[in-house]
Amino acid sequence: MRVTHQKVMIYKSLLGSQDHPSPEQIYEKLKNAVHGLSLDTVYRTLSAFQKIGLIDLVEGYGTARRFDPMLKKHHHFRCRKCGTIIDFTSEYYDKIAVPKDIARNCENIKLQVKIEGLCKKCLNKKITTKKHIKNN
Amino acid sequence: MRVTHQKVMIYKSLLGSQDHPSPEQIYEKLKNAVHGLSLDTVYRTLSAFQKIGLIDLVEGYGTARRFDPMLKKHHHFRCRKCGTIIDFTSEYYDKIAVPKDIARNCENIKLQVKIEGLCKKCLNKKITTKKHIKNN
DNA sequence: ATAAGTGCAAAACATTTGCAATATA
DNA sequence: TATATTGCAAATGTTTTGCACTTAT
Repeated sequence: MRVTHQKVMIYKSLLGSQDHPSPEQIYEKLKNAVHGLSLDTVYRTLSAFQKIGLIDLVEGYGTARRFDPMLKKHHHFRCRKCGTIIDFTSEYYDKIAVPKDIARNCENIKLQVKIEGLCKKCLNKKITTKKHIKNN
Repeated sequence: MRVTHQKVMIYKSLLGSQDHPSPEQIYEKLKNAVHGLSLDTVYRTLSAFQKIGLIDLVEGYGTARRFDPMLKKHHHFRCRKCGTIIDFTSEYYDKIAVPKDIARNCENIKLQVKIEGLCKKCLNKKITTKKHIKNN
């Protein structure tokens, strides 16, 4: 990956912000400082940073919203590759306490554990691919 | 809230699905069964269901994606009202184990605790509003 | 020099809104 | 009957893409 002026500025802006900015917010912050910066460069750069693990995507993994009719306390496993979200229950996780300083300020608090990794399917696909490469 | 044919069908569709569907997916599943159903009704209905707590929004809380430059293990508090996401660290949370049956199938697993509630600001606003109503 | 990266403009996709018609309570 | 809800169409917002140009390596 080449080190361009745009990439440096975008990364610096990210490091200096505590608010988990959106592409648009980063663009607005930088457009005066980086002459001729375009919004799609911000998109492409963030996407590239995420791919190499320099930043994390926090919200809106896919393009669309997704809904869950399961109201019982439960937790989520999310596949990093295919995006599948699997509900699971866990008595152990249900007992995890909310930190006092957060609980003090809030009402109607919900705590959920989110695990991210590769699901069985995608893991198998990956292994298959490796084998395939070996055989060539 | 009135019980309409569309709402009943959308709710049934949600209950019958394990895949945390998007508005579009629900619309595609139902459009043949529910004559003349429109996508914006699905949007409005899901939004209404969420407002009364009948379903949960799992992904894409805001409209845009949001990124996090913090790569150290940390956890998230998210305000249900203003959408602010606050990072926090916790040695206690960092020790939470991944269930064996999930760990067995996956590599490069990440576990994060997500707490949802009202932040200080929004909680104060809420109290102010109540006072205001009282005074009228 | 050669590709990767950029800016622009347009396309594609996701979500919201105004309004007249419809159906629930 | 009164009004919340709907369908339609148009507006708004978000993300992706093709292409010619630029720039880091």
